[in-house]
Amino acid sequence: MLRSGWAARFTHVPDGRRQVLSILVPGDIAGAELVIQPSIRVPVQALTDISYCAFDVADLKEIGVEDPSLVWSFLDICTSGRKDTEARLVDLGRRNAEQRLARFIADLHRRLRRHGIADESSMPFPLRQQTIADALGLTQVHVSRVMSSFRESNVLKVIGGRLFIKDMEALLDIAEIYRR
Amino acid sequence: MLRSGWAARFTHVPDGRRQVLSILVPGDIAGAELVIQPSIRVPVQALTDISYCAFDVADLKEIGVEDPSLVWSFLDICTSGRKDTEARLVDLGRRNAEQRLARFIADLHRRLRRHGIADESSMPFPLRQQTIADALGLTQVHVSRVMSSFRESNVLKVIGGRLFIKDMEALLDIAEIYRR
DNA sequence: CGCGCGGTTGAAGAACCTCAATTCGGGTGG
DNA sequence: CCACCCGAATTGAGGTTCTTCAACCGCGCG
Repeated sequence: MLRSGWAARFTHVPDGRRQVLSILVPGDIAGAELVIQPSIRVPVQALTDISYCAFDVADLKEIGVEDPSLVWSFLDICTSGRKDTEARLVDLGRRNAEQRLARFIADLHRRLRRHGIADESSMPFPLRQQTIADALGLTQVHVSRVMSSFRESNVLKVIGGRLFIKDMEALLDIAEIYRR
Repeated sequence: MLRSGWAARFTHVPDGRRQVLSILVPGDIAGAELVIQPSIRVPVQALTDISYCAFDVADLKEIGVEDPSLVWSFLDICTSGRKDTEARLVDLGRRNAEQRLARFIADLHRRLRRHGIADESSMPFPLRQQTIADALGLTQVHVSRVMSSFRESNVLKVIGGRLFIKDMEALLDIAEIYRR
């Protein structure tokens, strides 16, 4: 479990490009599948300096015997992880670059706020454009262009490793995220 | 759990288009998340006549108390489901239409063979091109074109609701699936 | 026979990519 | 303190992939 810093789970395709499966921020769990299968399926790369805490799978299984509710918690984590992945699948399948980027940023902001790492309209942002591109199924060049368009239309800007949302309304609008 | 026939799990996007999250064939489980959350998150649509068997979640939880290994089985199902979803994410993010379609068909063939529904080089194929398009993040028109190109290059053909793989080597090659 | 659904085909355009040159910014050594 | 350097971001031009729109075909069914 990541305690501080950012990381990315990713896979390679034969031509050498990467697909980032998920960005990990503090509180997120890497390699939950280790609870079931003893092999690491997906490489995890630290994107900043990080600190984390590791668990011994054997211990967890033992605790699971004493307290079955823990296992149900695992199930919960796992299903919500799948839910996130499926949401990303919809993004890659049916949304254009602008929407993908807006949703990506809105999602990160929501998750960071939940942990008190972001404030209402800004957050730390250590991601390279290449990493974002690998997450959204785009090229770094195109991410740059969309970022520029967001900057020019005063939706958001990135300065010195920090992202400022200047027009949350517009961002959520592009992202097609509707609050009630 | 689907016993016979085909189904699809999908979501809508605001503009009315769909994204198919997964195709279900006999042996697959729809709505595994119900074990955790009482609400249905993802609609499931039958694509053919189907038969299935339903489970009572309350019963399952009860059994889970008596036999904790059942809960671990759920975890297994859930992680492998996520693994599949992430594989599709890589397809949509980093592969072109030809590769996506080849991998889609190769995957279906593998799963159907596992259940004895397909033979070595052919399988039932009740899917509309629109459904395939919704699964692969393409348009029906483009699926038609890629299918035609496969037909013309003698990789596969579809006749009367059945798909025939005429050149498995070529199919797996396009799909970048390497057996050893 | 006609109707409707699914698939095919063509032409034109949009979205995104590739290649390549240039700029920016932060860190390092003189 | 400044000049340089390197990785990352920006910008431009041109190309490819996929989409959109629309017409047409084929086939099963009432």
